Amino acid sequence: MEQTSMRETLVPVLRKAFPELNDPNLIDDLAREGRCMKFRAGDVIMDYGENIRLVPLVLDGSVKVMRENADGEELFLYFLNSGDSCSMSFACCMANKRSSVRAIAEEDTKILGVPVRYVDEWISRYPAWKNFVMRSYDMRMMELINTIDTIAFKKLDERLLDYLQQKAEVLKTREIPVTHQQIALDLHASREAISRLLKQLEKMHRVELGRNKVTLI
DNA sequence: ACATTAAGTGATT
DNA sequence: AATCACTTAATGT
Repeated sequence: MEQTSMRETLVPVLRKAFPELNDPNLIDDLAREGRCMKFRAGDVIMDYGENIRLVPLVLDGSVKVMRENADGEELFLYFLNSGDSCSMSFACCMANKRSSVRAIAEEDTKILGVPVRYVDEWISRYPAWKNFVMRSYDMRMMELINTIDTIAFKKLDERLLDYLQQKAEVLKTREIPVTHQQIALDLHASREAISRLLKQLEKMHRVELGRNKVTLI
């Protein structure tokens, strides 16, 4: 992680990624109090049990959010894209809880970290900020329900396709750089099962397979 | 050329 | 669908 202070470039980036935060005073405050952070692909942004002092606004790139069970097995929950925030962190920081998820940079990612105390303060000061917080809560809640449906009711082949499509979306490419093993870990399945399902999808001309690569058709 | 890692496959539970 | 045992293929040194 690396801190940067490039206020001049920050404001337009902020405007572009979060057009709904259109109050000039709010943008000033965000640019002044927010910490701009850069992560390389694969960096752990937030880990289980860490105290949350900053609420992340994703400026650029994307973030994979994972949940871990008692046995240390991981499960993919959802992606955050630029323009998203993590409502888990809103909830956590308000209640002063520790993180119950792990966030990993899916690609090189820039994040604006807003110190917790301002999150609260700005809710009463800026309607645009309040709406933003409310809306990202709502969005994340819907997405989580969707994730639960997927895990509870969908078969592994559907989950696999969902996963690939989401991954293609956040990386903005049909050529997804990923190993079967990594997919298996994310979906909490065996590597062989993933390989076989991918093989089926290939026969159905839904994907093309390569080493360290899956291409959606 | 050799070692390592990723992927494919059949059998078993 | 998981696990095992094994093969084959791709890639790095």
